[in-house]
Amino acid sequence: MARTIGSNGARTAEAIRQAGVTLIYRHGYEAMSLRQLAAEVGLQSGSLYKYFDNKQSLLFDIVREHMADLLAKAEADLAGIDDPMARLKAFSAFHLRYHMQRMAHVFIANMEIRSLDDDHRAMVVGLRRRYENLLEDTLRAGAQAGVFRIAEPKVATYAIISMLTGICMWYRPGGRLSQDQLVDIYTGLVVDGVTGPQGLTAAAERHRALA
Amino acid sequence: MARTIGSNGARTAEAIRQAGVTLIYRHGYEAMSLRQLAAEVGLQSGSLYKYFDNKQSLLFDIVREHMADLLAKAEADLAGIDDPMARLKAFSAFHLRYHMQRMAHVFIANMEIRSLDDDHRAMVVGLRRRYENLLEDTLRAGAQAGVFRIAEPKVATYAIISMLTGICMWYRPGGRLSQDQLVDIYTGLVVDGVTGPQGLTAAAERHRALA
DNA sequence: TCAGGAAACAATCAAGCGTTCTTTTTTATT
DNA sequence: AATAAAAAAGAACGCTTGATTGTTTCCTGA
Repeated sequence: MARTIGSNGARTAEAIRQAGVTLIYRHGYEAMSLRQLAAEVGLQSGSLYKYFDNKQSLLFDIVREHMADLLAKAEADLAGIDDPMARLKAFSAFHLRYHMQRMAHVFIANMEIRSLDDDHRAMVVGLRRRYENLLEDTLRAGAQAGVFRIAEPKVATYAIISMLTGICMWYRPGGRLSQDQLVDIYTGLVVDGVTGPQGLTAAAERHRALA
Repeated sequence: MARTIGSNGARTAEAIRQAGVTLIYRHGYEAMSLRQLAAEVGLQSGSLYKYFDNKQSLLFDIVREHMADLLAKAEADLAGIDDPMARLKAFSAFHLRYHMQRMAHVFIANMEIRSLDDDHRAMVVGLRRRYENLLEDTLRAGAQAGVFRIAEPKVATYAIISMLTGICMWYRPGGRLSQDQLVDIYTGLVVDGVTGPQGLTAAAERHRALA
């Protein structure tokens, strides 16, 4: 046999992509063999090369597409929100929801960066930097307005993102807490962490009074 | 040639362990070949089997020893500290310092858990759970005393540990900020996050008044 | 001093890897 | 109905991998 009945290029390409995400998530990129991937899709390993140039480019496609999607959706979600506190909450909520819904993609993008060769890695890191800047800029703006008290916006950015991203280390759908509840809890931790023990500072009170 | 001059079993074993940590940190467990490891130590690949049963047990040894060390040192550090706030700060400081000093070990223990087979993984996860409980118990005690305002101690535990552990994703020795400064910044975020916007609650005030 | 154990080499194995190439079958176009 | 293009099979490739074995050399303690 050769071409199987009902076969379709676009459908197969999507199946390969999905199976790739699942297998890399479960076993890691290095540990996933192309024969394993092919079997998952119902193909011979050689046939995969109609859909990507090599194993590396499959990983890159998956990671880059995910990062681009994450960045685009975040920018769309924050568009039009100017108030730093509102932006912070929106970012936190978006990040959490996205990570709960696409755990496998997120996990791969975070874990397998080192498996990318230099050029590809640089591209992905660039996208990640742009994403982080969405938060960092918000933190700086809030600090300047006196709404946040943050000694080191860069450090706070890394800290917050690490905390939020950590949710996909343990979250499982159907658990005791709903996604909404988790968003509330995490966002509360974030907001309290950046507003400090006294809540709004004097500068923020002034800023408020003017508004 | 066979046995090289000045060779010593204990020294070689330690060299293998160290090289293993370095290579797994850099390339990942699956991507590290035993020939690569042997070359790093100055051995033939076959000689490695005098020091471990197989590749898997090398990884397990590294991870388990790290987790046991982390847990023991943390327990020692917190021993004698009863006040929840003091314990929280001590835990945070310990965790950060440990992670800044042994980034490679930490990274491996977090990333390569999935490369362990089921029994080994279960053992490591058990140790991790015990470590997490150090923090969770502290959070619960503090919440009960009214010093912390925490809706979900379990979630807060995961969130805090993720945030703190995240430091080894970007920290590099010799950077702009010293370890002490970073400990201050991160611990501040943690403390503010668990005390809430109003600082101490009414219950905490009562608790304080009694002391 | 000289045996016995420790340490390492050297060669080898089967299995699996990513990849390429050719062939066959199905689908779409005219 | 004829033909071209698309989709996949299947065989083969050179290599590397983790693992094993037998042998040689060195070290050390009685």
